[in-house]
Amino acid sequence: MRWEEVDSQICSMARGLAIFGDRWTLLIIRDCFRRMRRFSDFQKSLGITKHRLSDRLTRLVEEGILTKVPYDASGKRFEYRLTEKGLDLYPVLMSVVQWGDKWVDDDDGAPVIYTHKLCGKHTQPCYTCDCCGEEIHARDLEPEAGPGVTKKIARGEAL
Amino acid sequence: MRWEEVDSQICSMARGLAIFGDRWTLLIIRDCFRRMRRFSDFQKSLGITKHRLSDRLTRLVEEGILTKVPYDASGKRFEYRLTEKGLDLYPVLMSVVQWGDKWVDDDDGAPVIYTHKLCGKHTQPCYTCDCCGEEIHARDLEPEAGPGVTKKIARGEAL
DNA sequence: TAATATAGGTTCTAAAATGGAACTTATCAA
DNA sequence: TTGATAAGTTCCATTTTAGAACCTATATTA
Repeated sequence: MRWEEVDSQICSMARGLAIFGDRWTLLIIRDCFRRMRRFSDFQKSLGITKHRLSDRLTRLVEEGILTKVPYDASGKRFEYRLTEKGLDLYPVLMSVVQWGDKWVDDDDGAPVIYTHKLCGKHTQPCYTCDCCGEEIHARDLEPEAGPGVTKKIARGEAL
Repeated sequence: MRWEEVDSQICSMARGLAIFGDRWTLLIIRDCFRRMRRFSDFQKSLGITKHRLSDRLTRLVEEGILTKVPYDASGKRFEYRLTEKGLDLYPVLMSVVQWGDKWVDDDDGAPVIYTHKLCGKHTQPCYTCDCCGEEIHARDLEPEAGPGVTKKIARGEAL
C-alpha cells in the first residue's frame, strides 16, 4: 500500500497520521504552539529546506490546521496561525513531550516544565477517564465497534 | 538539516518524533496495541512492504519499544511485543485517535468506542492537570525552562 | 536614487527512502 | 513429498528529500 492510501482505513489514527504523521509536520505545529508564525522563522527553527517547508505549510492550510493571514499592507506576505482544528492537536503534542521527557531524557531532566495557568501549580498533565477521573494507562480501555463501523455494516458496506 | 539530526534538539518532542515520527511506525505500534505480534500479521494489516516492515521492526527493537520473543521450538521465529517503554505510548495513540474522531470523521461517528475497565463506563479520555484535575486545553499551560535546559546552561553548554 | 537586505517563495539536481516484485530458507500440514 | 506458510532479504524503478541556486517584491540604507 502506498502511504497516500492509509487514510482509506476506517481508523481515526490512520486518518490523523495521513495528515500529520510524516517527517517535520508535527514539528512545524510545535513551533506554531510556540507562537511562531512566519516562513523564515520556521525555517530557522527547524533547519528544514524551504521547499519542504513550503510544501508542508500548503498542506496544513489545505487541511484546515493552519490559516494564512496577510500581515502587511501589500497583502502578499502571510502568517500561518493555528485554527481550532490545529489547536486541538495540543494533547497529541503534549503526550509526545511527556513520553520524551520520560524515555529519551539525557539524565538532565525535562527541557521544559509547565505551570497550569488555572491553578497556578507545576503540572504533569495526565490522561484520565472523563467519567471517574482515574488516570488511564495502556490496556485500561476495552474497545468495541462504534457507529463509524456499525453504520457502515448496516448499510451493507462490507468490512 | 537532515531528519536524522532532529534528535539533537533539546526538545522531548523532537527526540520522540525522531524515533516514531515517520511513516508507518506509529501504525505498527497501533497494531501491537491491538495484540498483533507477528510479521505477517503486521504486513497484512498495513499493506506495507516486507522490506519497510523489517526495517521498522528492527529499529523499534533497537529503541527498546518492542522486544523480539521466539515463539516456536526452533527459536528462529519471533513475535514482537510492546515493552514498558512501548506501552507508555498509549496516550500518544489515544490522543491521535481522539483528534481523528473529532476532525476526520466521515459523518458516521467514531469507528471505535471505549469502555473504561475500571469504572465500566464509556469514556472519552481527556488530558487533565494532575494538581487540580481540570481538563487541559491548548494554551492552558505556561512553559518555562526545566532542568534539562538550566543544568546545561549552568555547565556552560551554550544554547 | 541606487544598492542592498529581507521575506517568501520556486526550480534544479543528487542522494536517500520507498514500493513492488522476486527470491531464500526453514518449518508445518496433507 | 509436495505444497503452503512464516519470516525475512535482495534487487530495481519510482518517489521523496536535502541542498543549493535562483526569483520577485517590498523595506532599508548609503
